[in-house]
Amino acid sequence: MRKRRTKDDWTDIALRALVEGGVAAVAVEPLAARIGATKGSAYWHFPNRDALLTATLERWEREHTEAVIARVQAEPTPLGRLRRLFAVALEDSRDNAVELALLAAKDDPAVAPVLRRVTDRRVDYLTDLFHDIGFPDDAARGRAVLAYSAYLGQAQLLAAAPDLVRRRGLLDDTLAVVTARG
Amino acid sequence: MRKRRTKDDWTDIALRALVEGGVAAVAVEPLAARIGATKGSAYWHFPNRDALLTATLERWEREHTEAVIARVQAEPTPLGRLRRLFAVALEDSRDNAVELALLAAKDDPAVAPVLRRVTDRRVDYLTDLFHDIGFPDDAARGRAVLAYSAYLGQAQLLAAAPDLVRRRGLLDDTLAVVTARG
DNA sequence: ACGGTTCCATACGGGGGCGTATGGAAGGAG
DNA sequence: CTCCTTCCATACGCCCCCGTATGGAACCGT
Repeated sequence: MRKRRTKDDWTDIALRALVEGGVAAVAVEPLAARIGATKGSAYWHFPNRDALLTATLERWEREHTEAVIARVQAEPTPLGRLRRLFAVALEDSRDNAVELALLAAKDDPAVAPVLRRVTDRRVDYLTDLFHDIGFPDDAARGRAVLAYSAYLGQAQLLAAAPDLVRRRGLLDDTLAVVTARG
Repeated sequence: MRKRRTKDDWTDIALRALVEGGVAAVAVEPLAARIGATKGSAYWHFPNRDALLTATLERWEREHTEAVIARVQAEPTPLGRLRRLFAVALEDSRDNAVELALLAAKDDPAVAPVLRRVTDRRVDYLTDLFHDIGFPDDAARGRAVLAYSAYLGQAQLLAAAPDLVRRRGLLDDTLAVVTARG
């Protein structure tokens, strides 16, 4: 077994802990126990717990946010992209958990900027999508916020009361409603 | 100044702390300091920290969930009630904060049952509303979940990125979209 | 006013997470 | 092989929160 760990080894388990237990679970000592090491390693790679958390969040942001958008861009039509976006976003419960963890810790100074960037990026992308679908600039942004709200809310419900949101046709319903002309 | 405190005094500040700092902020010692007492008082009124938290949540559930619904029922038309519900729900940032705190701590055994009951109650009420508006039973429930998702999402955004959701006409937009016939 | 009950302050031990210091092991360069 | 750098284990002190024990103050009935 390898003895030495890298920064990435640490952000790896930190991310896993984040998914499972939220921001509070990104704690040096429990993580060290889990990775089969001691704090000594962590505090060599990172100056403190906050730096570890920040590195973890930034890595997630770098690797996942754009990945989803890239995957969605494969779809030929804007409406298809929107549909795929919702499907992909709500299916990947791992990614979802990070999102909810960030929302839950939005006041943490390490979390706020990441959350802000990710939110802006996603709403912007949705705005483009609605624009391409045919909504004028202003309405497109409104729909984007609405759609993103619906996504966030469904993600929450999915975690808190799964039976409510696991209904046949909810995805199609949501899409139909969100893209309906005024 | 009064020296002796009641159970309600404790759940009062516990609720205030919950609003400001989430479930984790409902901690005996900080609360005691804040109320100008010591742990001794808390541990006389409650067997442990969990009991205090539970009492706080149940009190909030008792006093606020139904209050909102009662207030909304004053509106004459179902559509008016729906509109008022959204307006009231999103304006009361205090109540909103509790909601988000519960969502953020949904895995806490003291929180889960309350969250579940509140969610069910609200979705049920929304279902009735959509039914009264004219949607058949099945569609009404779908719209209720959708509307509640939109509310949750907007509450999140309101806390995380207020400028995005503070747009003129978003409320009307949301209502129009959510009540649109398929 | 006095005796019992209700309430609470103080003091203590425990656990868990943070951060520091220090000695030493593992790996690479020569 | 040797030396130097990189990495990490151990041990320590600190803070914060939980929960318990105990003596005593405040309140109430009579």
